[in-house]
Amino acid sequence: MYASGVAKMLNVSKSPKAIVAMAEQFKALGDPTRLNLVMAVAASGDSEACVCDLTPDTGLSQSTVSHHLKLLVDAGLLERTQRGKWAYYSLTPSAMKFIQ
Amino acid sequence: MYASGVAKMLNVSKSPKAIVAMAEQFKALGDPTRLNLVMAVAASGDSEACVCDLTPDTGLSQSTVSHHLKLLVDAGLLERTQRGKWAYYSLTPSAMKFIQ
DNA sequence: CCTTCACATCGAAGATTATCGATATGTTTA
DNA sequence: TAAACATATCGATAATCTTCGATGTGAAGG
Repeated sequence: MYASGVAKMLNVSKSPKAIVAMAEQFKALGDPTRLNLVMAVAASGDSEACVCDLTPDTGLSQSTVSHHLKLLVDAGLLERTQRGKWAYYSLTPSAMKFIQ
Repeated sequence: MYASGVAKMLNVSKSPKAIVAMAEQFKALGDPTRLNLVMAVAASGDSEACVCDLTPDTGLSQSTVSHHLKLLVDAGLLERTQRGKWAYYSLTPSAMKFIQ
């Protein structure tokens, strides 16, 4: 099954703002590329991955992947941490509600 | 919390087809208007609502609402039943996984 | 410093989407 | 059968999205 909690959010939070924020998260996951990216992050060791790891599987250009990752960050689903030259992406608590 | 099961689907079903289908559902919910429509259906008596009930709250034209409802049906989130002149929409089992 | 590397941002092209008014379809009622 | 009603479909337009190559940025190494 999907979520036991999406329900709660759908029912509990009725403020237009909350709806829009929730829709933004659904929308961010509503693209196969981004859904795969989130899955890849979740599946990677330490649930953390850098762009260089994520890009090859997508078959897309680096700039496009970077763009999708930004959308996921903006939606509150991924978190970005820079370490040295690399940018590591990990799931936010919010995303984990979707993932597990 | 959102889902305990989105996780499972994300991990279990890796077929590209399944990913695309899942993304389509997320995408369908990734619009405030449609998210509100699904919530309205879920909240209505018998979890069933006709277009005439749903349209006013959206502030959109009847044809636009009809269009969004079709998208939700195509995504497998709503089910359409015609009774007399009215078309009643209800949640599919798939949508209930999101909603409850 | 200068170069290289990893990544982000920019600007543009093409595809998709949201929305409307107008019209078609199908159902009930007069 | 004709009219009224509820909804769907069509055609068009404007907005948004996806994607790319080119360029910018900031960190590490020579």
